[in-house]
Amino acid sequence: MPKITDQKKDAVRMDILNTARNVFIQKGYEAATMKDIVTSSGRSFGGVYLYYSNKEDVFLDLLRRQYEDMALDFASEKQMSAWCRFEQFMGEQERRVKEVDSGLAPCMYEYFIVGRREEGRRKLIEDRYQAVYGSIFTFIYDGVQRGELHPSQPVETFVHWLISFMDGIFLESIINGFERIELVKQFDFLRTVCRSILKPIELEEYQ
Amino acid sequence: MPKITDQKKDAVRMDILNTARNVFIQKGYEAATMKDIVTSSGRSFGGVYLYYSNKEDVFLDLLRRQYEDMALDFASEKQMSAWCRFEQFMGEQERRVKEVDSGLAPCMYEYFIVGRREEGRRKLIEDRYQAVYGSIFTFIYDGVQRGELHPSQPVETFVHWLISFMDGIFLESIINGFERIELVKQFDFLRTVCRSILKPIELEEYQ
DNA sequence: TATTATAAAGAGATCAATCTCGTTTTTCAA
DNA sequence: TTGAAAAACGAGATTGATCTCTTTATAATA
Repeated sequence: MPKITDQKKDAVRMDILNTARNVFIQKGYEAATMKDIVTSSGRSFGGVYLYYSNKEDVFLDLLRRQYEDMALDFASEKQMSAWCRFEQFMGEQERRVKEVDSGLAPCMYEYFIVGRREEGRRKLIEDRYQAVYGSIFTFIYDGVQRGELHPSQPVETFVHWLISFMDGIFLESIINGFERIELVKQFDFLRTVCRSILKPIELEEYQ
Repeated sequence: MPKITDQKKDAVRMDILNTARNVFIQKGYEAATMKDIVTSSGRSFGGVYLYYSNKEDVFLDLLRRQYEDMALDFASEKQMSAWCRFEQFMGEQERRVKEVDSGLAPCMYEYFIVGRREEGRRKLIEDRYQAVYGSIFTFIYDGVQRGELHPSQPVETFVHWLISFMDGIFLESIINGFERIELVKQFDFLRTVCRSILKPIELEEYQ
């Protein structure tokens, strides 16, 4: 004779997560406390601890569910040209950076940097890097295979380099704000540089 | 009848700072405690609190004193060509990234990201950005003025962009380790890209 | 409607870190 | 040598966050 349906349980979980998300965004990962999460969710310690056993547990469930923050959905738009996809990707990143304060990315950086020595987090960091690297690499490599891109440098290195730049620009936007660092100009500049490296076919005549 | 000379006081300060530095490097800023600092310095709480009133106070004194970590000494070598100086700068950065684990940089990132909302830290972050931006800009701009560089893009944007990249590569090295991200190749790649943007005079003939 | 298993509540025990303050030690000048 | 002022000590008071555990409420079934 159990008393609550799995659906209901999931609804409670989602409700806790939704308010926890706001807590993390507003206070940051380190500054947020379980008490904040308990209070803002309108529940009790008992109620929340029934679902999550600590702050990290809540945060990891959040991350798992909205992995899209910083992860990349390359599934769609397979039919467009490699360079178009690349431009779309850059636009997407630019948009994400601008809205960085209203997402979990700043908390992720906190979580990864502060916990850089902890085994579990190292694993997560590594997995995330491989996933991001893999999806960007595949998508550019496809463009090369199809003869749409003629990169002047090894794609492997280019991808590592692009990730470094993206991480840097996220970090700078978080701590300095995107106006001070001239985000828009940096992105335009980066697009130009990338084009001159990847050499998309429709532009070769202009070289 | 005071009892201790200012020199002695400074020596004690330095002694505390030296051991505190190791504590921060080994444990990270957030994980380090005053107890760690007290213990590792072979002193008592009373003894340490006579000089510093909390962990942040110790850390800020450390930062102030070894600002060179991440700051840039452009004072020397004014006579060399702009491109040589740039290459030297890049080499210096590459070296710093490789040794990032044995310096305070990881703690700085912790301190800045976790405290991104605190007024005092915001100010520090801003000052640091302006200082770094200013010194890189000046040094490249000088090269342009002297006719040694012919940048194909606005220098302002280039500098913002370079800082983003450097911060990104520091961050990636801290959380992923520099082997995984192919640091050396990234730097070689970056040098090539920068050369094609800054167009140093001795290379124009090869274009 | 009564039963009962489970969910939720929330007071308080526990833990860990900070920092103070009364005591002891040191150092220098007389 | 001694005495007084400052330096250093370190036990313990304070704070704040975590998480448990007992109690209370709820909801499905019989």
